[in-house]
Amino acid sequence: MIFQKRYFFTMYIKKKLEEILPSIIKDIFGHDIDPGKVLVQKTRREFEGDFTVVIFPFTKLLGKSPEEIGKKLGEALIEKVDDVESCNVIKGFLNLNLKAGYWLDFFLEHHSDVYYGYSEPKKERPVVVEFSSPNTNKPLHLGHIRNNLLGDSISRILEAYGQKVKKVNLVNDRGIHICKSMLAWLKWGDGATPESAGRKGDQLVGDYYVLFEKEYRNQVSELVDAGENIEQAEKNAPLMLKVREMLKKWEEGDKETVCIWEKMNQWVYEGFDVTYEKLGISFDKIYYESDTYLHGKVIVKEGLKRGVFFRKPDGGIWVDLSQEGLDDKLLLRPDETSVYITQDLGTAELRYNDFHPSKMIYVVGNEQDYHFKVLKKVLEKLGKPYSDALYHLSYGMVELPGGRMKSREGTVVDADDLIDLMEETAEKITDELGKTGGMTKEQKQLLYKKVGLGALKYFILKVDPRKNMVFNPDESIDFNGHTAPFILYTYARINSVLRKAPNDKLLPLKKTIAASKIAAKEKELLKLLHDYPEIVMESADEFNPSIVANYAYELAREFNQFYHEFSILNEPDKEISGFRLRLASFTGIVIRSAMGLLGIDVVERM
RNA sequence: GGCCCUGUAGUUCAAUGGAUAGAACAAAAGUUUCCUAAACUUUAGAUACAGGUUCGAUUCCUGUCAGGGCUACCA
Repeated sequence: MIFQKRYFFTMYIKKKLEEILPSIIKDIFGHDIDPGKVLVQKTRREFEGDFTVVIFPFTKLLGKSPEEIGKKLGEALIEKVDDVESCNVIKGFLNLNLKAGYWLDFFLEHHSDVYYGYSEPKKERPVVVEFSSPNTNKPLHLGHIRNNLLGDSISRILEAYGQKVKKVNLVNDRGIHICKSMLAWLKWGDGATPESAGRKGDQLVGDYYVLFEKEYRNQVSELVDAGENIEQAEKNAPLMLKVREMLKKWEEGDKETVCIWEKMNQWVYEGFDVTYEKLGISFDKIYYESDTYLHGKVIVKEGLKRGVFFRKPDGGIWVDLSQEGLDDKLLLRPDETSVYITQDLGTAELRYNDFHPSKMIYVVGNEQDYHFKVLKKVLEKLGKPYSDALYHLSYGMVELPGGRMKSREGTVVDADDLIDLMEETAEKITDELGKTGGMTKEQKQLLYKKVGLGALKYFILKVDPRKNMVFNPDESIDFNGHTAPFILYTYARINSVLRKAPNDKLLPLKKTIAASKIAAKEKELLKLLHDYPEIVMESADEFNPSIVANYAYELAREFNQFYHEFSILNEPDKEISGFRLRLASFTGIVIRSAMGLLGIDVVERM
């Protein structure tokens, strides 16, 4: 990818104003002001102006009325900053108008740049983004979808921001949960395979996991009925004893056990691949817990030797985190089998050695906040150089209207089913609207896919990652309003206009338009386009795709209003018509770019 | 019990401590001889409660209430 040197107007003018204000205040009022108190923001729509300086923070120190300070600052800015043309003061707000030339220059420089909004590549070490991280005992569900979409989108955003990104997946392919599926398959599976059962591999293995849990629960309640307390019953149920034995055998490398494990995992991977393919998600490297947990054990034992950890009487190895305000935490079981955090210690080190990243981002649900706190502390205690680089990107749960998804109650929304449902809905709505005349069957299929998947991705990504969100399967499948189809439709509309435009209609690339001919609505659109680089930067800084998502919607809405109010091709004034066409095309470029950062493909027609 | 997170229209989401709290869906009413009506325009509707800090609080602090999560030799 070739990047040309880019020049960001947004950052330029805002920075310039923020930087110059303290010295202006010093000149006029003779006071040194804390630069952090200088606040330049976009002027709200209902007021006249482009940028606004908030005056209140200065009033106390300067001992003058906000109006007086605002007026003086405004006059000074007009004099000292070329781009500022005029100003007005309302209450404590100094609204600045930029010269028309500023906006026209911006338009001229960027309107045909498909990399508009991107930053130059930084020369730092790469960022590793871990996401997806499935267990191989269950198919992917709605919660995994949020994880995958966030990880994928954040990777794209960081890349646009100029970071080198390595997307990695850590597959939890071992542990007691996998043994549960294996045991149930051995006991009741009758040799079933995905082929013989006609079932996707991950689904099939998941069936046996569910079966195990069901039988296990039965055994536990039988024991409880027989007088045992719950804790004991859960520990001593025959199925639990068996599955523990199996885990031990697996860690000892028992041939038969490992063989079944390999076979069933293979089925699961084939199933996962189908789902990843549907979602359009890929990885640079896949780690398997079965490869990393041993290294984790080594790290734990080293820590024990160095006295960072300690052994309890029963033989388990623990870390004391009371100094850090946390509890003791088990790192290795008495029987030397590893627990969750054991492998995470190993994985972190292997990953660091592989990439020497400047940051290791873990996209993992907020239910694991405590786990990652502990992980970071343990790495710190061990003196690992990468403990600082570790960053837990904690996201909220996806809930159903009735609360959390519960497999026992059968309310888990399956990823494949949901994707299929979205595509079917897209097909139904598209056909009802009847706009696919002249499209081949393949083109139509692709359209349904893009619209359906786009709607799903957008629905999830438009929400702030940190917050829990509610997904209502009946109502969330919306294709109107604040949705991807709305934005894609806007793009298709722009494309339609561009297709119909005769070549000579386009304003020549290097020609601007008389400022007096630009309507307020057009300027609004231009200002919104002007924001895009800052939006990308913000979402990269905060690891938050919803900023890009909400921006894309706002841009599309603004364009649709403009489109409704003004004619592009039928405008008799050639210069205006040509300008509007360029403006539309610029909007299209930014919509495509922003949606691309969300992992959503645009469509040329819909 | 301890720790953490979240409370914004009927519903789903917005709002770096700044101006009159924005959208969408659902509800009601309109717009098509005109570049795609998956659009556009109206109408009605919200900061859980009580204090505090501040020139200014949805945002920060405290308390109450409500919801969720963690507190596993599950991951």
